[in-house]
Amino acid sequence: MSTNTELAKMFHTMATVLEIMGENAFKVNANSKVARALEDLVEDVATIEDVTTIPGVGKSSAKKIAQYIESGEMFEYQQLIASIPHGLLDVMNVQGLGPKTVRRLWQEADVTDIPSLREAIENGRLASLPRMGKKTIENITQSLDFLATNANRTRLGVVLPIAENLIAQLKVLKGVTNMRYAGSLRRGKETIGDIDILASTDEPKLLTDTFCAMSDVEKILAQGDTKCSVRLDVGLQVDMRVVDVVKFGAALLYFTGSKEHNIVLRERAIKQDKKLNEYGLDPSNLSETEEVIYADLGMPWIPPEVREDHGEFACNETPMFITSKDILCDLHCHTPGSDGHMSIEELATIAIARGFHTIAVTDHSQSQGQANGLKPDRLRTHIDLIREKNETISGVTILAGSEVDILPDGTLDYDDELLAMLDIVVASPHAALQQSPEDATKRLLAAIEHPLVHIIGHPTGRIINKRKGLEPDIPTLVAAAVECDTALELNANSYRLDLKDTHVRAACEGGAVIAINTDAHRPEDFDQLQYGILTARRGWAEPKNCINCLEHDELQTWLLRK
DNA sequence: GCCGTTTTCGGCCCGACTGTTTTCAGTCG
Repeated sequence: MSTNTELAKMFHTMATVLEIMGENAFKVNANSKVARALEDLVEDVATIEDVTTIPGVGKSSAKKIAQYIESGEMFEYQQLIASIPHGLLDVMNVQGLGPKTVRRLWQEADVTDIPSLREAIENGRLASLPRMGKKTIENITQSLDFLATNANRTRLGVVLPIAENLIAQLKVLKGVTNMRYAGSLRRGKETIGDIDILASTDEPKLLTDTFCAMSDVEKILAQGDTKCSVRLDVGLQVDMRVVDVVKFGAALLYFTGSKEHNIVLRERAIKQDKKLNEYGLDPSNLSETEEVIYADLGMPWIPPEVREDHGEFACNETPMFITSKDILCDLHCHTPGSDGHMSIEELATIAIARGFHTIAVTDHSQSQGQANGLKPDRLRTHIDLIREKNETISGVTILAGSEVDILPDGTLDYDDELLAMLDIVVASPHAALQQSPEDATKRLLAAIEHPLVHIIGHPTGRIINKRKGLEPDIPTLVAAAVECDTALELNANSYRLDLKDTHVRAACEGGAVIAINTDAHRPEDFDQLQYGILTARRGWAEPKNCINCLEHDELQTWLLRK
């Protein structure tokens, strides 16, 4: 785990402990804020001279960070975690239990962790506490059962289709005038906690009743006039809010978040003697669209993907981030030459249908035995086949490429003579993904600096919720990528999204170019492009930052420079 | 604990729903 991640976890933990101890809520929040800042920090925090330059990090936190970097320990952290049973941190994850209740459970019912909480429920100790009725205990029990089986946030690629399907079913109901998803889904985060749906309707009861009665609803968590929450059988929570159509914009803004973005917006409103909530911006009484609210606060409309209070408030105009329409080619695709399931003809047909001017065939190299990687002889034959198809198929340029393995020591899986025969070389790490950050940085640097490599494919090799992948020093890679004019891939597959959002931003700000590719093995994989686009937008990427936005001849020129 | 387009001290976002209560605290987003 990187120092940043370790420290972020510690600050999160300190915030939770302080909360349970009943500390000042602002102090709690300050610790959470530091944790968040560290999570999103791309540079190694140890390399930053003055950490108080990071927004949210003040003198006190800086001292703790410095102490940890120097000694590997943090006095205050150790003191805090020693002050409560460690298992209480898990109890805080039970839905419906907050700091006040957890403290009471601990001090009045000897609850110290999840097992002792279950035990206290079973032997009736919990029921003897004041304000612990039958219903509350039933809810805690169900939350415990849920927690035991569903710990992770769900991948964007799973949640988005579910949300679209729900909306398609509910939007056609009588009286519904408006319906959209909001929350972290609209912001395009790589994982989603729950689905937020916002609706306007003349028949609110019909909508909420239908929603709660849908066949994939497993449990109704709350059902009021304007708000209801359910849990789907797949384990996802869906919150629906019904709002007046003339207040839809204010509600959309509010429920899209992030919380941190909203807080800054409300603070701005207060400074201008205004008041912003989910019903509108007073006293101007603006609420119909997000745009008018931002405008009244003296700001341009901010795309949802960057509403994280990470610099978007400095924008003087709406940034023109990349969209799917800007993507003119896919430079990383597979065929049965290795482990793909589309012929070259099929690839070409799909590329033409999507309006691409170019598609690259980049099958795996020889080390990828399990993926039917091409031995040098087979690659030569494969290149001939691709060239032949490129001659006979019109309407799209088909590039002969390879996704060549970056071996653990940074060398490539084919010799230079063979690589030089290719139109495009995507070099990716596939094995030895647990090496040290130092080794990973060296390995990837070698590939970036290789004169025949155009793109570094999925640079960290992470699999969301499954595999951490490499932890190279991103600023170092970005600097080298700029120097060598090598593109860093944002692999659009929703399992990967690698580079991730903060890395994309570091790349773009550092002047490196990115490539957004689907790594398609099957026809439907091309639909994953949308997740890559959302992630790129979260990384503030504009078309000028991305080689997939180059016109045909510009791309050829860029490729031939290597 | 952090921060400053009135502030280095005095603030720090705001409303809905639930459950257990006779008027509201706690949790969530």
